[in-house]
Amino acid sequence: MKMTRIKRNEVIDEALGLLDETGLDGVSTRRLAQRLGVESASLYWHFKNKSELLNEMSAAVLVRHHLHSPPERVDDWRDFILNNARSFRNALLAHRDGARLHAGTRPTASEVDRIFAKIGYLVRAGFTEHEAGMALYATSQFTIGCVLEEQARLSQDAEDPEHHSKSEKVAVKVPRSAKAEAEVPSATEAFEFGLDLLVQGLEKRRRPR
Amino acid sequence: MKMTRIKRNEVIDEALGLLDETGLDGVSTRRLAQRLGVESASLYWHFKNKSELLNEMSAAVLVRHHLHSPPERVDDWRDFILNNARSFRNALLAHRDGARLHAGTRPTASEVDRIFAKIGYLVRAGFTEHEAGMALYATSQFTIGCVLEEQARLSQDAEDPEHHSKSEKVAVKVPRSAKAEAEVPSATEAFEFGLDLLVQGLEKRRRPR
DNA sequence: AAAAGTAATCTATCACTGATAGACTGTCAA
DNA sequence: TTGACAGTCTATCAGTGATAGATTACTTTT
Repeated sequence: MKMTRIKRNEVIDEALGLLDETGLDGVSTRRLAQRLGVESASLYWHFKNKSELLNEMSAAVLVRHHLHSPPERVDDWRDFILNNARSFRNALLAHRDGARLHAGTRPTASEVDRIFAKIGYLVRAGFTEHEAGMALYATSQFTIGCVLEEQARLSQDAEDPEHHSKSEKVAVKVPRSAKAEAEVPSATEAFEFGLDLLVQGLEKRRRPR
Repeated sequence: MKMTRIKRNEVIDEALGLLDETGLDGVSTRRLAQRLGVESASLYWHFKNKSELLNEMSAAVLVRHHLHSPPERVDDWRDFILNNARSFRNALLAHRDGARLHAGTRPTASEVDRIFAKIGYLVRAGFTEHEAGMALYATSQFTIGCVLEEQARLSQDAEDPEHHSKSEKVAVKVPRSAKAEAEVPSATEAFEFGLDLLVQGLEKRRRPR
């Protein structure tokens, strides 16, 4: 009898695959185990509980899609903020329910290190440490909020493929004016709009040295 | 034999009480039914499923804590944005896991109406319809992101009362400078900071009529 | 007052979840 | 050959959302 043996990494990869196919609520230890050719109890040798697995999935996503580092030139701080947030957003969008997966997760040690590096850069660019930390925090929370909403809409539309005219939350907030019927804002557009507001606000705070 | 009879409103109230005591994950149909002196199956006569109950809970919270309406004076648009976001935040904070409860919920019809009223006000204050909708969307998503994070920290600290020096996500992002040890930003401060950025950004966009 | 109808609860059960204890199976080192 | 141990298995637990169908209690009609 050949028992299939699994490695931590394989489990995480397979779990992300399952996530894409079934959504976060479909990621059960049993289904995951079945995909790996193993019994669900075996997973608990590798992970102390399910939440540890989810944490590692989330960390893996960030490490693969959000490796953004500060540039050299200090004048590029606006682009840095923008691209950092976009990269983060893309990471959350890389997998189904990525935002929900990420939310309520603690930053790993290496993530914290990367954050400190970014704070250092922004300080060099003319912000106080306080402002730098707050700026990163604000853009992060805004991004998570946006993607959470975007993916929630996707999930609900998937399981309820009817009311496509009603209740498209972003769209419904902007009533179609007589002429601009086509001007229904996409999630990306909404994200970029808010991001722009944040950067504009930061601009005013900055005291170039 | 006297069967206890329940009304929709009572169920929602009791569910919010249970939410505060046990957190969102503790809100099960069985526990809720027990509190009401009823069997869990009875809940399904009043609500088609659990998610309908959660939706109504969320709507009830908003209707009780977030009745914010636009002011008359058009010059007060900054205060309106600020206070609207603060009111929304307080609503989410009014119950344990309030942000998680709200996230992934569709706006009710009357909520949509209120949003339109707010858009109208901002248009009078000098924004395009597009800008007004986007501004409300951005502040909302930012607020949800903030409170989600804040309450996640609260929950985790509650069940894991140890590492109070390590991993306080907000605090850890701002390294204590030699002198200002006391300057650990609160969740409220971080929220107000981001909110200020958004309003500053809006200021630049506005074209007063 | 009796009967019929309907609103709301109950009992019983289903398929599924995360998790744990303890028996088993391999693999590698002494 | 014999241990040791890493890793999987079987079996089971308590808890979950949900549904079908019997039962109760109240309201309306006869």
